Amino acid sequence: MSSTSSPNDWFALVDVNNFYVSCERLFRPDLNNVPVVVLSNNDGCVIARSQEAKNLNFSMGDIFHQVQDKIRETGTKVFSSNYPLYGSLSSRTVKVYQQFTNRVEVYSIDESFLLLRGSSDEIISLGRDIKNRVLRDVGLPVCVGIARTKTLAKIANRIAKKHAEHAGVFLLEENDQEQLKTIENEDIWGISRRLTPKLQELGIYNALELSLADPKRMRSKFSVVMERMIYELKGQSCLELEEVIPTKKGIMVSRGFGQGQEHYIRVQEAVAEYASRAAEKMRKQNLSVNRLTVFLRTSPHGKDQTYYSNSFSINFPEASYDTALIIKCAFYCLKKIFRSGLKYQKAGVFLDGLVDSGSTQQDFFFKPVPEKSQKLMSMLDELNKKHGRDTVHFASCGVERKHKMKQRLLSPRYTTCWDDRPVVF
DNA sequence: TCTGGGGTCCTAGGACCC
DNA sequence: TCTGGGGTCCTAGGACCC
Repeated sequence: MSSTSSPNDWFALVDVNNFYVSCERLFRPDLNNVPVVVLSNNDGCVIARSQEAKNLNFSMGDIFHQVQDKIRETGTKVFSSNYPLYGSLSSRTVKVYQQFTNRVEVYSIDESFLLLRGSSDEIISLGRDIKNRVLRDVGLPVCVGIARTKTLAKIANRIAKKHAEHAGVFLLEENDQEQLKTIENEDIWGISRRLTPKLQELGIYNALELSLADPKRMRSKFSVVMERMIYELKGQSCLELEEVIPTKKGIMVSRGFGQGQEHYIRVQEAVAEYASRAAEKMRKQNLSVNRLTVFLRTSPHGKDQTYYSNSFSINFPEASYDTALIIKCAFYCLKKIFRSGLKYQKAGVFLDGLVDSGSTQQDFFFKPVPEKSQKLMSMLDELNKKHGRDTVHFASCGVERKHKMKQRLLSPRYTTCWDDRPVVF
């Protein structure tokens, strides 16, 4: 059950404070001490906030156009999200963690679990070293939470971040009842708003009370996930460090349209683009697809029309990685679910049943992937890699791209594009 | 002007088999 | 014709994560 069997083994959760905002500030020191927010992909809502913006009561998910007045009045700076920048800074932080331990799990773009070994005093000091080194070498502020299990390390990180007296590094002992009592249900990793009231019905209001619940009984009431969570809160590790990135089980590309789209041809262009992006992502991992789903929906918030949402899937007779075929199948699915007279707000393509391209199972009528198609796909990927995404694309993806996302407030790609690199005078 | 874009795991239930 | 237990596989949907 336990991957931290040694009493000297600890999980550390390191995460970057206000990650997207900190990335924007890195190249714009004038934004320090100024409220800053970063918007979602479509400039739809707020997804990251600086401390100053939090103090002004900007919330996650605030609708951009609804808070625009407040943004103006308070002098808050706004950015569209800039994933190439965040991705490149994220890998720099991971390189720093790897200087301290080779047991690193990259959990998300701004969080990593590290497995560290030592006495609690040594580990706290190591945590401080990590924090200082990331600040020095990458320029980003992090907090470090340390404990016996991943779930407790998450809580420790929260405490480190919330209480300034810990200076960003906190080690949580599993029997620290005083601290566990301060953590409400919905702030426990794995429990969100929907489970919270169900726990309250059982008289459980915080992490301490949950840690004292009977795991087996809770498993029958909820699921094995809840059982594991309780063991983790008790200090018995059930969730191991996942160092090897598992191969993807599905690849999704979906996006809201900048504006509602009524015309079939516009939606079709979007679907072609998503299908070809998905195929590209898939080839990068040397995978082939067996099943494809297209989904489509109108705005769930539209007042002038009823909500429509539908999807259609098809199975391939044999696994493929050919963009042309994948687009063709996506169009077939789209035709099945497209209803005219509606204003669509979002569509997506999902590739499923992924298998290694080297070992695809071939059926009785197996025809090897034509060499021509293989060559074409490699050339396509190579050109787009070398000269930038979309240098070459299928005509069906369209030229005007009316469905394109809004990204009006994008910062430069400081770290991934030569033309955008910062200039020092 | 009008609410992100990805993912994972688990469970229940149906279909089918012996 | 009916009954039953037990097993597997698949899919849809829920809940959660960032």
